[in-house]
Amino acid sequence: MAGHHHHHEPQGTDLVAAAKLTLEKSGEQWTAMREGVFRALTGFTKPASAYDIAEAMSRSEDRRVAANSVYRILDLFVGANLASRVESANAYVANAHPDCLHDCIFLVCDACGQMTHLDDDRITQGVRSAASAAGFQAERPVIEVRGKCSDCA
Amino acid sequence: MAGHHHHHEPQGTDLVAAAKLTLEKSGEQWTAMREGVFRALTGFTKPASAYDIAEAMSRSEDRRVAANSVYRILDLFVGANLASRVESANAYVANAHPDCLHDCIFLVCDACGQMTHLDDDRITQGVRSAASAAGFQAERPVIEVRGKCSDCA
DNA sequence: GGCGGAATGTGATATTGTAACCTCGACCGT
DNA sequence: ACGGTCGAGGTTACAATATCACATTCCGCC
Repeated sequence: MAGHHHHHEPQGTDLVAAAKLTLEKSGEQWTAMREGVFRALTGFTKPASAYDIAEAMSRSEDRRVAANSVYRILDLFVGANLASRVESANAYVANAHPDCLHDCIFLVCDACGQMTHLDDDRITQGVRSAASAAGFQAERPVIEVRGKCSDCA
Repeated sequence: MAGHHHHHEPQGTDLVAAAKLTLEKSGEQWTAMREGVFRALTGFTKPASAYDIAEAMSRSEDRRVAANSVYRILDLFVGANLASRVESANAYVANAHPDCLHDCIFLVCDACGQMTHLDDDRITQGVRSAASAAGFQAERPVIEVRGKCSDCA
């Protein structure tokens, strides 16, 4: 099928290892704090805000973790493709395949907050090339759909 | 050309009149306050936050206008297709063709904040149908591209 | 040891967004 | 005219999200 490709998506520990590798390949350090943020992020079943993550870490590490520090690390993750920001939810999700760079389409349920993602390069390339045809240099496409998931429809 | 169509885009007073008509057709009132918000919104050359609008109105009407009230009206506008929210900028823009319902693609420049929009129904329909094929009931697609406009590239 | 840079901690503050409750005026029925 | 109701907007308070400036810690390196 045009525009599709397949990943075997690392889970749990594998995913952490993959993230570590990816981040180090980009010349950054994989610290305990960064791993903590990444684990916290993957621990959520829906997009998590920086404050959600700070709270989760504060609980699990039994010390105060400031949202502030979480933001720094999330920005780093987004830059390194380890995570994505879901603009319409002011929240973040871990990227399931950090080593594979492509745009995602996020489907966010207004009822339950659950999110799924689609990989459809035919569409995302269409967006990029439409932008480019308009003389715009696309850097970060934001393609999200708000609506109702199959469970909540 | 597939997926394209043309508008004559109302400007200035025409646009206000068109907005008034559209809102009234949807069963809502066109009040002085609402007109004020709409005019303020169209007065910006880039997406404006609710606070920007509140400030602009406070100045132009020489009285305090609370962001609060602006939000209420912006929500109404978005629901009535008079305006759109630009999620990646936490801001709003007036819709140039309130009477014509379709999804827009926003191109937002990270450097200067200027925004342009594309109408490409081929792409937006693609997004909707991809969501639908995934069992998701699309209600509000958010299709934006962050990057550099031709002036700033 | 001491220097320098990266990472994180800390507190303050800015910005964005909501909730609760009140007032006012338009409209309606009596 | 009187009272009732309702929508719009005002007002205050507050919650959630995001950024800034500066202090501290840790580590590699000279």
